[in-house]
Amino acid sequence: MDPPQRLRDDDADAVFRALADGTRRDILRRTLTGPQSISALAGRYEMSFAAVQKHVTVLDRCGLVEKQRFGKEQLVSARVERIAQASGLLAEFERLWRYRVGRIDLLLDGEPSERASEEHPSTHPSTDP
Amino acid sequence: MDPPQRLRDDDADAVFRALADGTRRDILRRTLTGPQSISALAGRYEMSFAAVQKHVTVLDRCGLVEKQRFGKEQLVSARVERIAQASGLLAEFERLWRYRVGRIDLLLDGEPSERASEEHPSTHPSTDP
DNA sequence: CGTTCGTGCAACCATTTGGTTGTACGTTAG
DNA sequence: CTAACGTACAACCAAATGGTTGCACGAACG
Repeated sequence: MDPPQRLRDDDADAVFRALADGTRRDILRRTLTGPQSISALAGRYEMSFAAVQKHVTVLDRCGLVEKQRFGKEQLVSARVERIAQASGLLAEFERLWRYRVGRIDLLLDGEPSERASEEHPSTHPSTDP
Repeated sequence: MDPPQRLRDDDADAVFRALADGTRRDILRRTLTGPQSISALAGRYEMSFAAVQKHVTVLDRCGLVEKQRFGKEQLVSARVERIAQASGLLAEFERLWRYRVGRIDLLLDGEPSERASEEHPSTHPSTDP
């Protein structure tokens, strides 16, 4: 439906780095099922409030969550489209790999192992200096 | 087809951290379309050979690529199933979100916006200390 | 044989990360 | 008004990251 738009390279750095921490992934899980105040989140973990706050900031700055003031509380909720973008980047990788398999099948002739050619990947590696 | 097995939490840390670098993602793209020797890879980037070697080591230690000796060369190739595992983790996140939407629809009664309930996510957040 | 190539690894360095404590400020409850 | 709560932010610290240079070693080529 909505074309999820591709992640720019710097954004990909930030998003994957944000995902590379267990606490942050956990925060993301919680805020995916409903908005959570920062202090409610902080109560869940052993570490200090400030530490959790920092994790939320990291998630916020790369767009994986958004904060919304509600009186004195700040509600954190996950932005699923950002997750979808990261997911999409990995899907491109997988497509690239399937393309390779397709070429191998072609090279070995015979019959393709499983209709693996599908289509040329529209996204070139192309990061060629 | 092949049940891709879920990423353990430490592995997820390592895999996402490895993905959080543009050079490493680029190496991954290149090795997805075919094995590359380390020095061939190193020739592609501005940085020193040792730096590229380190990036390959990072990718290797988290399982995103594998190295295979071939005479004096070491061929690096991507392991797509590892990418699929990371992809799968993100897919779980998205499922979690759809489940939330389902509950909201339920709460607001009316008719579900788009058959959004699908199924209860079998993977609990459950990381409750 | 010696030389070159591809690799592995250690030492070093600047910057970032993930945590701490402490302080300050606006909002809500008594 | 005062007290308590939720948040923001700065200063500080240990450890990890991402890069460098330099050296050692085995394989292949002349």
